[in-house]
Amino acid sequence: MAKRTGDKYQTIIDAAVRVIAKYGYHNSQVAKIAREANVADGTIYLYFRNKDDVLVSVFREKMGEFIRATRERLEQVSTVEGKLRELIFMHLSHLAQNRDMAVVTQIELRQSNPVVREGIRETLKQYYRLIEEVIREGMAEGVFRRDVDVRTIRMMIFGTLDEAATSWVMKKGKFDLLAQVDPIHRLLLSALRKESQEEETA
Amino acid sequence: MAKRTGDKYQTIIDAAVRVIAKYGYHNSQVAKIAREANVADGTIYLYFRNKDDVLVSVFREKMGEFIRATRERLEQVSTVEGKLRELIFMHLSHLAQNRDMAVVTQIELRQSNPVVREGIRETLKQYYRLIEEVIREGMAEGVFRRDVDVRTIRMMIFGTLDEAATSWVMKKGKFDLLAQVDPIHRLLLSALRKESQEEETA
Amino acid sequence: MAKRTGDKYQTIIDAAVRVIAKYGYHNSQVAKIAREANVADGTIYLYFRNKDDVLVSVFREKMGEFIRATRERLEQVSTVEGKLRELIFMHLSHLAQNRDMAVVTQIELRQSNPVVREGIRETLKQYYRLIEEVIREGMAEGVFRRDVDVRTIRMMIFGTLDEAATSWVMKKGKFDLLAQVDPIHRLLLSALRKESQEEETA
Amino acid sequence: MAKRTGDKYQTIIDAAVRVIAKYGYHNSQVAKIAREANVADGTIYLYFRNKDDVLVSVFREKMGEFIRATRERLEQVSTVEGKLRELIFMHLSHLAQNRDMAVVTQIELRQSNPVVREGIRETLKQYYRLIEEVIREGMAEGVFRRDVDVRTIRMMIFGTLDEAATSWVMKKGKFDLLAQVDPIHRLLLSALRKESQEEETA
DNA sequence: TATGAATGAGGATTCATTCAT
DNA sequence: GATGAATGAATCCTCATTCAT
Repeated sequence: MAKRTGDKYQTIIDAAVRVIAKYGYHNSQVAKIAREANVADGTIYLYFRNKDDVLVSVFREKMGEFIRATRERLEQVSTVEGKLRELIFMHLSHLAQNRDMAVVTQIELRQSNPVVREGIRETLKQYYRLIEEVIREGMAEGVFRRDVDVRTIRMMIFGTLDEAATSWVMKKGKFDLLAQVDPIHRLLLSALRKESQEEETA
Repeated sequence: MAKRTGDKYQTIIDAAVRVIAKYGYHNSQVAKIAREANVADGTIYLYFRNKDDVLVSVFREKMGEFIRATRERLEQVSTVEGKLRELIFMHLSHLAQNRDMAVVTQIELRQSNPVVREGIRETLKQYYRLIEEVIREGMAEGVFRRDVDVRTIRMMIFGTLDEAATSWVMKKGKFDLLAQVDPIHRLLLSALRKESQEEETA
Repeated sequence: MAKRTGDKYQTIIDAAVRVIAKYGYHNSQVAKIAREANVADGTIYLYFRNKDDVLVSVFREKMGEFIRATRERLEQVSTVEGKLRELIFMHLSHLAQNRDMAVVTQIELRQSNPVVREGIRETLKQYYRLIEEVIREGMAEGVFRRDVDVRTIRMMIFGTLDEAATSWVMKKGKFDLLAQVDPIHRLLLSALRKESQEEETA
Repeated sequence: MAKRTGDKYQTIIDAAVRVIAKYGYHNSQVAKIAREANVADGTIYLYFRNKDDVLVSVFREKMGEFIRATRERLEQVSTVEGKLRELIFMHLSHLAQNRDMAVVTQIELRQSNPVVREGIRETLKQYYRLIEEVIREGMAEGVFRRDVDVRTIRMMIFGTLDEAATSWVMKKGKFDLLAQVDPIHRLLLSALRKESQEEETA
C-alpha cells in the first residue's frame, strides 16, 4: 500500500497518468515517470511499494474521486430515471473531459499484469455497487423491472458505458461522446422500465 | 501473415490457447508454446512471423470460426427477436464451453501489446458488423426502434455480453453464464422494441 | 574438403560470390546462397562440408585461378622490372574488373571467422610465394637490393597493393584503380633498385 | 556515443581488449566482458549504447591515444627522414608491446560487423592524415618525390606497416617485429627520396 | 527524506545442419 | 543425387528495484 502523505504522492500519480497516456503502458518505465514527476527513481519507492502499486494507485485515486463526485451528484437528483441519466452523463463526460485518463483507463491499464488488474477490479467494485444502488432504488420505487437480477442489469449498464467509452478512445474521439448520453439513456430506460417487463415475463 | 497450411499450424494455435489460459499472457514464452505443441522453438517461425503473429492468429482463427458458426445459426432463425436470442446464446455458450478460450479472450489477450491488440480489433470489427446486421434487419422489419444509431445499439449489445463474460471469468465461473441468456435477451429486447420508442422520442 | 565434381560445385561457388557481394558476409545465409544457385539447402552439403567450406572454397578457387593466370603472364615478361609491373597490373586489374570479387575478398571475407580466415591464409601463402619468386629473381639478377629480407620486401609489395585495393573498394571505386599501377610501380621500383641500396647500407 | 566519465568506462574498455584477445571476436559476449570488468551486464549499458559501441570505443580510445603519442613524438624530430622512421617505430613498437591490442586490431576487430568497421574506419582516417602530413612535409622540403600522389604514398606506408603487423600476429610473434623497423625505413626512404624521382619520371 | 548508480534475471529469434523421403 | 521441413543452441539488452551516501 502506498504512503499517501506528502504532495509527492499526488505529483507522482499525476506524472504517471501523463506518461502512460503519452507513451502507452508498455513504454512507461519507472524512470520516465520519475523524470516527469521531477523526482529521483528511488524516491518513487518511498511513496509506493513498487511499480504495480503506482498503477493501481493511479486507478484507485482517480476512480475514487470520480465515484465520490458521481455519488454526490446523484444525491441531488430526485427521480431514478434522472439518476440513471446523471450516471451515464458523469461516466461519459468524465472521460470526455480527461482524454489522458480515458486512454489510461480504457486502453493502457487493461494491458497491465494480473496484479494491477486485480487492484483495479477492487476499485471497480465500488462503482458496481453505486450502479446497483441506483437500480435497487428504481426497483424499490416500482419504476424498474424486478424480473432480472440486479447484477445482470448492472452488467448491461456498465458494459454499455464501458464499450461506448472504449470505442470513443479507439476512434480517437472522432465522434461526440456526450451525444451518446441521451440515446444510451433512452435505451437503458426502455430496458429497465417496469412496463416493458410485463410483456416479457413468460 | 502466418502460413496456414499443414496441421502444425493448428497444433501450435491450440497449444498457444492452452498455455496462455494456464500460465497467463505474461508467462507464455515461445519455448513453452513450442513444448506444448511438441515442436521445436524454431518450427513456430516456419508457420508464424513472430510471437505476436501467433497470438493474433489464435484470436483470428477462433473468433473467425465463432463468427462463421454464429452467422450460420442466425440464418436458420426466422424472427429478429429469435436472432437476437441466438446471438446472445452463441456468444455466452461459446465462452462457457471453452473456459480456456474465455480466459484467453476476456482476460489474457487484453494484456497484450498494441500490435496484437490491433490485430484483434480487426477481427472484432467483423463481429461488430454481424451484430449490426441483425439490428438493421430488425429496424427494416419495423420490429426494432429506429431513433437510436445502430452503432450505439451495437455498443450496448456487445458491451453487455462482453461484461457478462468478463464477470463470469473473473468470478471463475461461479455463476451459470448460460442462465444469463434469457435475462439479457429480455433486457435487450425491451431496449430495442419499437413500442418503447414512442414514449422515448421527445 | 569439398567435392569438386559436377558443375553444381562451380554453380554454388559463383552464387556465393554474388550473394556475399550483394548482401555482405553477415547477410549471406546458406539458404540465400542455395536459392541463388537454384538448389535446395541440403544440396550444398553434398558438395561442401559446411558453410565455412563454401567460403574457403570461394577464395581458394578464385584466388587459385588468379595466381595461375598471373604466373603465366609473368613467364612471358623478360625483365624483373617488367614482371613487377605485370604483378601490380594483374593484382589491381583483376579486382577492378570483378567488383563483386573485390568486395568479397577485400571486405566481406575478412569479417569471417577464424576457420575461414585460416583457409584463406593458406591460399594467400601461394601468392606470397609468387611475389617472393619475383623478388628473388631480381636479387639474383643484381637488379634488386639484397640488404633487405625477401619477406620484408614481399610485405611491402603485398601490403601496398592490398591497401590500394581496399581503399578503392571502400571509396566505392570513385578513383581509377588502374591509374595506380604506374605510380605504385615507380614507388616499388625505387624502393627495390640496387642503386638506392648503397646509400642506405650503413 | 559512450559516456566517457568515470573510471568504469576505462575498466570496461580494458576488459574488452583482454576478452577479445583471449577468446576472439566471435566469442566475446557482453556477459564475458562484464565479468572480466567486475561489473554487472547492465552496467555496461550505462556507459555504452550497445555492444558495437564498446568495440568501436576500444578502437577509438586506444588508436586515439596512439595517434596522439605518435604526433607528439614526431614533433620532436627535426628531419622528415627521422619522422618517417619514428612513425614506423611507433607503429610497430606500439603493437609489439601490446600483444592483446595487436591481436584485437590486426585480427579480431576486422571480423566485426559493418557498424563497428565504419566506426573504426573513422578513427583510421585520422591516422591516414598524420601519415600524409609527414609525406607533405617531406615534399615541401624537397626531400620526398612529388611525382606520386600523396595518397598513393600513404597507401604504401600504411599498407606495408599493416601487413608487417598482421604477419607478425599471424605468426604468433615468431619473428622480431622491431627488427623490421630499419629495413622498412630503408625501403620506404628509397621509394620516397627525391633523387630516385628523376630517373622514374618519364 | 532524497538520490541515482548499479544490479542481474529473463526471452524472442536466427540459421547452420540433418535426414526421411 | 536432391529435397526442404524440422531442429534447438545461443545471446544482447531492458528495466524494476536496491542501497550507500
